[in-house]
Amino acid sequence: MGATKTHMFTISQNSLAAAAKVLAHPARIAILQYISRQDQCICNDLVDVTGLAQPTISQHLNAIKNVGLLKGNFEGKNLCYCLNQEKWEELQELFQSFFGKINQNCCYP
Amino acid sequence: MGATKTHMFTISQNSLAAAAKVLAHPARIAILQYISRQDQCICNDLVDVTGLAQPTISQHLNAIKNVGLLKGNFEGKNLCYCLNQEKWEELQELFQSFFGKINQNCCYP
DNA sequence: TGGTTTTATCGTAATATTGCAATATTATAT
DNA sequence: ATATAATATTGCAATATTACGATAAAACCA
Repeated sequence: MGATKTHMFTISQNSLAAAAKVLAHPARIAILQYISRQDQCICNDLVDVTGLAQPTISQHLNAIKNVGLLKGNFEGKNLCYCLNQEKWEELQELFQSFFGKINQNCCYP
Repeated sequence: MGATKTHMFTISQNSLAAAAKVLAHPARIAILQYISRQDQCICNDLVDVTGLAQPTISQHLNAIKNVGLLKGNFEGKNLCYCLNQEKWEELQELFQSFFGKINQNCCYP
């Protein structure tokens, strides 16, 4: 009990849900927006930008990284990373394909 | 501690996150897809379709309903509802505007 | 080397989500 | 009215998420 029953759904349904999960927190939205504006990003800035503690930011960044949405060098003192264009486009296509199919079928009676 | 600090983010960031949360579970994806295919929907079918228990479905439906994405009559024995077109389009626009702005700014160095 | 800065990890508390059995409610049919 | 069918609500257990203090690790600089 309690855990999501992923095995009861299709891969595509689970993929979209996983992608949506990344966007399902305002901090991660803010982080993605910030990264896109910066060309690169330093985690410490994000603490100021979001008002969350550094370990919390690190955790959110990790969630974004784990789905492959970040690319760059993660070692060293100052990180330097940006959006992984390929993955980012994949994510958009997931949503767009979902929206498209729903729109196509929907009747709105 | 523990709860999302929504007050630290913009309304627009919170809105998108809330919308994404609805899509952040495969059962709700499956439910939305099913509803769009059916023109109407009876909750009992969803138990078969998803393999989840009836109270669980009811809960997921409620989550979708709570953001205004469903429209129809919710009283009576057999429900009859469908997607709320207006809200559904709003949700898509939220995502598209987010994607659009990110794409516009992003450098992908 | 020692100190500083930046990010990661660990541990833990608070809260949220998911799922379901039991039960209640609502509408319909007989 | 009573039985039946469909959905909602309640209560609770299991799990996941969010957040942060403390601390570690890595890179840099004097």
